[in-house]
Amino acid sequence: MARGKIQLKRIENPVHRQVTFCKRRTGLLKKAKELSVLCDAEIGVVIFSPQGKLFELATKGTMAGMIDKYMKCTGGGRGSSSATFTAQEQLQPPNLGPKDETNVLKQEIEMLQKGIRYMFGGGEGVMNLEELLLLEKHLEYWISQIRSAKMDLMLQEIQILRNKEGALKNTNKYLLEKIEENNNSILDANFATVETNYSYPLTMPSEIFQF
Amino acid sequence: MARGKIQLKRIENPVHRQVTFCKRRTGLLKKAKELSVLCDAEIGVVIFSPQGKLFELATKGTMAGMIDKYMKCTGGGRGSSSATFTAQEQLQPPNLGPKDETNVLKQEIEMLQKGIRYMFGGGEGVMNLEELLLLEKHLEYWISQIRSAKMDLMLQEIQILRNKEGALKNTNKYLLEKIEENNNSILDANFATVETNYSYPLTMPSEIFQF
DNA sequence: ACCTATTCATAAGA
DNA sequence: TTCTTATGAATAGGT
Repeated sequence: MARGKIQLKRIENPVHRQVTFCKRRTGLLKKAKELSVLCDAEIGVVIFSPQGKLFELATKGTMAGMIDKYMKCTGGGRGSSSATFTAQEQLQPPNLGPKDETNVLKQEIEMLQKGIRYMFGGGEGVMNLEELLLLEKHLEYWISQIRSAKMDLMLQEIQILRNKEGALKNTNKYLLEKIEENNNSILDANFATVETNYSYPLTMPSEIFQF
Repeated sequence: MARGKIQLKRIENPVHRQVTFCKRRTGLLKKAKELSVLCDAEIGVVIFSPQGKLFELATKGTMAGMIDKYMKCTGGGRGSSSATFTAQEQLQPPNLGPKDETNVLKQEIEMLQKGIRYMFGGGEGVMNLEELLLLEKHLEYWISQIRSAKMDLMLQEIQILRNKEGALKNTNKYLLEKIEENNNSILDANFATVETNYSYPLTMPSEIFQF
């Protein structure tokens, strides 16, 4: 495109090709970013070099999020566990329930992203008092919900560990009996002794409580 | 890029924005195709318009294939594309460059979005104990930061109100004196009386403390 | 990596 | 929407 036109075909000279790849890759990603900013579009670009090296760009959120959204949009199955979330994102359905929900989610994400910028952006995205109060309220609600969910999981975990403990104790007991029997046999046969001071060595420590 | 430079910010005029979106979208996809052909690269582009309409390009094979390849490349082992964030999230890198910072932000958003799905999605995006603990930690940190910022703003607000109060009191005092003078004049002239029990009615209530 | 001549992309207007 | 065109951007080839 400068100092001479080029043909729209694979560049055979490997050095040329590599240089062009680097330049145009940069240009392409720049263009993508510009389009996203100028027109408020969400864009994902994935580039694999001939050697298989990956270059990527996601202008809003993450590539994973984009892929989810794409999946939902094309009706592609459950490629990702979070694919169901974006299922609501695209369609502007006639029934207003889901749409409102989507809007709520969008606002939520927007607020959180602003919050993130505020936290990490060194005072870039300044929030006012009202916004901070709202965010605080939301986060507190979240935390309460998360604590509740966490407690459920921990209680579940505890129950599992208790069950395991019971099973292991039984196994232990059984094994001790076996050893006792063995010792007796050996004792009968050879007049030798064996230590039997085990006291449940197979019980697992409950490391879950470190959290 | 023609007939005048443009700013790298969202185009506010909707018509302009739409036109530019159309043009630049075409241009971007063209560039992507060119890069793919010239340099033998595999490229995927996904564009969501602000209205949520999808435009896509996959230069070799299908977009689904690209996504699979992308997943493998990013080591997105488990079912969810966002499953990998926990591993990297824990590490608090001592000095994070701009690139790292971006990644941190992306991961943060990803986690929060997953959290939102968890909160509002009716148990769709299930989080495990590890993720919940991490999310809780983050949210607690956030809340502490937000409280701190909120306190700053409130103290600022209080100071402003105090200043106002001072000014109003002075005004009040001045007005009372004036009225007193007036009363005296009237008293002198007509032998009538006027109530003067005002006690600073102009002071503002500090409604800020309702928060 | 950096430099330009040149081609390409596109903003504004019709 | 599409076409035109002046102009800013991207970049091919070279250093």
